[in-house]
Amino acid sequence: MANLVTSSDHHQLELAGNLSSIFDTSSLPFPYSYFEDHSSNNPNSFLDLLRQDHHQFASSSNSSSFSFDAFPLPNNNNNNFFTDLPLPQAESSEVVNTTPTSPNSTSVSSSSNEAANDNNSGKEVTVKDQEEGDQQQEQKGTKPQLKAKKKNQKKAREARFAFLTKSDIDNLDDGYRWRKYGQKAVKNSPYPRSYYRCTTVACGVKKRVERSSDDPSIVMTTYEGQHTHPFPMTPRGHIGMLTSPILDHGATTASSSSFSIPQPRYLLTQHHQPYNMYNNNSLSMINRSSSDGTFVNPEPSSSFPGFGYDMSQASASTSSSIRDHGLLQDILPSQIRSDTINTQTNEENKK
DNA sequence: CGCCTTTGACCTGCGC
DNA sequence: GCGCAGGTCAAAGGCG
Repeated sequence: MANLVTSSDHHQLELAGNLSSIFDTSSLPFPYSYFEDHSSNNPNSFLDLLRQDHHQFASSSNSSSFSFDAFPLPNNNNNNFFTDLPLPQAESSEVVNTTPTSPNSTSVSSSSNEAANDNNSGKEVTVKDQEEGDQQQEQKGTKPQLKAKKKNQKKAREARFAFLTKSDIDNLDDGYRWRKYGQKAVKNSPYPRSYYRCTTVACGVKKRVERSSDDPSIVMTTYEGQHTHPFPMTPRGHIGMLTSPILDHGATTASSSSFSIPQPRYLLTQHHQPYNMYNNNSLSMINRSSSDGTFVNPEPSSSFPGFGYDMSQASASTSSSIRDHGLLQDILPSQIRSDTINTQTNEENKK
């Protein structure tokens, strides 16, 4: 589909609001927004974007590879990456990514004029969820084991990372290999939700993909868990990921044991910057470092969310004493994180 | 033949 | 307890 929906700020807000309901908000303590246009019909867009971002990364001096440092900063005032979101339930510490987007070359069709809001074309809305994150003991279960695990899931759910993407393609290529293991009709939505699992043995990462009932051109993808293996295990069909300059860069600037993390490419691309859906600045996460328009990660050791393999941990210089907070650790500064954790702990104590 | 998708059945949690 | 909805399993079939 070549047509992009022009979204006003107001529209964005609505979208975000819907997101909360769409994404089982009870399990999404950290929804933040992000919006990206993949209307190019190119299933490889992520990878393309990744390549495009290469220079961005290359210019990053941070040795911990993918971090927010790589984030481009649009020239407008909405430079908060995370802001508070009205939460449906106190249980979660939801945060909204509200960094504005910039015009995207891949979303040409988005009639950049519509992007009258300049930076609003090609938006992506992401929702971040982080909970306890008992990542590792996933999978490998007999049925009884699975059931037992499910019981625990309620209390210690996998870290989740969700986002909205404008695309015709449901299963966006993020570099990992996924096996579809289920599909379900979603209530109040004409579009089914698909369930995928990472095909790598012992990697229990899952992702759910569904289309927004409000805007069919929007694909909502929710990742759950962290990859326990380097990325990508097996390039699928295209682009030799392991030899990509990006990875080379990551490996050389960080450490030889490092590898690049895929998904966040959405977030990293200068063409798909997060859109500031809320102007609530109470939880600003990323500060503009200077007029050069780059973000500075408040926590330099942070790596990109989610996608398993925490680069900072992989680094020999990283203290092993740092508590692993999963995705949360990757995204939130320690301050906010501790707040969140306290909140979670309190919640748990109540139970 | 291996990998993947499809799809109906089953399980579980939750609200009433 | 019942019904609903979400999530998962696993057999069957397709495809390269």
